[in-house]
Amino acid sequence: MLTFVLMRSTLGKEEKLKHRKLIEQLFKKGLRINSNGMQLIYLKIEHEGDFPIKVGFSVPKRIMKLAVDRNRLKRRMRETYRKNKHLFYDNISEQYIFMFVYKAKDELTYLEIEELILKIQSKFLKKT
RNA sequence: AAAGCAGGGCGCCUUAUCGUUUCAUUUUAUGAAAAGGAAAGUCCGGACACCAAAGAGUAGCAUAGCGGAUAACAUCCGUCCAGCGUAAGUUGAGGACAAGUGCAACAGAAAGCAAGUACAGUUAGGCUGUAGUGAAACCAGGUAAACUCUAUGCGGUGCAAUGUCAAGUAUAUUGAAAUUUUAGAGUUACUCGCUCUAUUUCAAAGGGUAGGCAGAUAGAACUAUAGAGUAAUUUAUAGUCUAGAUAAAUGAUAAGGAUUUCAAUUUUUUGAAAUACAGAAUCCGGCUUAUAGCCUUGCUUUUAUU
RNA sequence: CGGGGUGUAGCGUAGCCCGGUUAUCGCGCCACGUUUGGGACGUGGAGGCCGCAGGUUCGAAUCCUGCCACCCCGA
Repeated sequence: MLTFVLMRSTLGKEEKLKHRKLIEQLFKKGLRINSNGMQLIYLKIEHEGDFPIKVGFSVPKRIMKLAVDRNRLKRRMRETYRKNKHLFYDNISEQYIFMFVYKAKDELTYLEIEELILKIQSKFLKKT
């Protein structure tokens, strides 16, 4: 049953990174992978959850001033992750926490963001 | 028809697939609901909560024709006056300088303790009028978005308030000195009062979370009809349930349509581009600011026609 | 969510409380002098919508109101 849930492209509440403490730890100790326009911060840690990865998304206020633009970008990032998360899940065995940080200065389209995430995914696999 | 003035409304739509949050049923699927006119700025006014360290006075702040509406307001409505406009309209912190104090560049004899130019009228003294400078000139001068005075209102802090559950641990301990009934500390911008302690002062050492739930979504609510009132608004009846997230929920893809602009074609097609401002965070009433495009009501002026 | 502060020449500042002729000072810039040439020094000069828009006033950088940008503080 669990594998069935894992295979579906969902992104529920349990899969999101919510704990303030975990997030603080992530920013302090986490390792970083850069691609031009996006950064992935990740940390191997045992969190009490059913899913292998807890994930969060962030768009700094310095890049996008309006809340509408920030929300839109976060939604696009979440959507691309949702569709491609099986690529991560298929290749790891331990628990991780992720944070995707938006770094590009302009507003990217859905396809551009997807490209960036795929790039980061391949880099991530090489490192681990 | 053109130009203009004032007001109201809408804020791209439909379908399919994959997803997000809440609620309900039942059980892991199905159904229902899911951002705005400004959700924004946080500029006012409330609701609500806590604080006797919350009381009283002063200070401070705000408002300012008159009357009304309202839970309340700096909001709204009516009306008077003044400015602007041919007009429809629009703008106005619009009380008091006959309580006191201050200020007034340049120009001017003189800007407030006073002093006094030229000309004209009349018999002299004197009085009256005019001229010139300036924003303002013997007149109870001007100026209060100058101090101030008058009237009215305002206790403070804010949902990160507050309550509760779980975990953890402190209302303490040690040493030294001083005083016996007035002494110290704390509190608000200040004063009085108030609170704490029989002990007070000094020194040493030691301790901490920010998780869950409630608050938190049915309300000064919305819609319709009728009545009262010039109007803001209000009364009655009937109906409706209309976001509740917390690193923070509404998205992605595809197809079709709608509107506008531009180009081509020449009279209805084709192609391209655009569809604004912008995202709820305790909740309401306003104000201010941003806003593609469209719809609509009333009125004014000018010209033409009947 | 709440509170506070600052915007003046390319840069850093004074003036704002208490309104008044052409807005202050330093560094930098330009020209001339000095020097064989440069630096330093001396003399002269340019450069400002006083963050933006309204209002009060005869007159506003200054007073009042509304916006904009930046910075800081509080659980």
